[in-house]
Amino acid sequence: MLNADPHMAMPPLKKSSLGIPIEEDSELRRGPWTLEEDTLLIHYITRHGEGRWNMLAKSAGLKRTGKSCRLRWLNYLKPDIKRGNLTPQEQLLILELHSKWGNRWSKIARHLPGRTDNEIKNYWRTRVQKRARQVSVDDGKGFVEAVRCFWMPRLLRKVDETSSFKGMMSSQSSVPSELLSCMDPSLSTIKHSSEKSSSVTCPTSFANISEQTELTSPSTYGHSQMVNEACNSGISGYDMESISAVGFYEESNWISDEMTDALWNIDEMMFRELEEIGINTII
DNA sequence: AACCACGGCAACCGCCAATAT
DNA sequence: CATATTGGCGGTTGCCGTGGT
Repeated sequence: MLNADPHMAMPPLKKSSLGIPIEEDSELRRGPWTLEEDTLLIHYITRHGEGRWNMLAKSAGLKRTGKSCRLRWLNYLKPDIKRGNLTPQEQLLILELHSKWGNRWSKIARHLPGRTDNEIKNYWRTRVQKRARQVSVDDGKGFVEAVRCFWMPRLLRKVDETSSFKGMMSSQSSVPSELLSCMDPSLSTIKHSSEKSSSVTCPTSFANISEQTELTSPSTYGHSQMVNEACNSGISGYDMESISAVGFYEESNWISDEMTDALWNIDEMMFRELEEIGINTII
């Protein structure tokens, strides 16, 4: 445990090569930021801009390291930071991009406007990776395939189902067709399609799961293909900004807070379903 | 009501590359 | 060219809220 009391957090005194405590470092604060510190940082950056973080920290009168200031600004205070749960679309994008790039969080974050690498990393570790450990998929590659062939089609279908449900309950329409077509050109026909894409290469076990649960993979294929194309072309055609999904939520309000919460727990639902159909889990 | 276990997430750490001196 | 500084990244830690007993 680093700090018994984070509000009085002080680092252990650094020592010179002779073992003499360096006095000035003892003034550096650590731990949670206070409102006052946040205000100082925001005001300073508003007036003078970002960069030269060590100098910035001193000039702003903050008893923090430059690194700490930078982190606080980029991960929390910056005006365009989005708070709250990741949307299903964002979750899908993370799954896809991670399957391509691995733990390149900052690279992934660049394609989710308003989301930080830290947030995405936390999502992956607390939500996705936890499931990878629980579902008996030993190697990472197997898990990626599980995500691609089982998890993502479910996520896509749940997006559609849940929005249809909301439509029934509130007389609003289902997921807007424009959004669906942006997200996945084949999703709008998923309920009627029994055709399986030959382009998806799933391990037999997960292909079987899809069959058992009457899932088809065209939607996944369409999504994956889209991401592939986007990646190959510098992804400009497929980030959340370009498909305007985020803005669409805010403007059309087709997805409520409660619904977002429900969707946020989709991985929980899918995990239970995995158990129900006999996939080994460790709990 | 009290205690405990767990999950989420903000913040820190160490390393490395780029840039400045 | 060598060294120092800065910025960026991924991994890890530990506080705190919440739900279960």
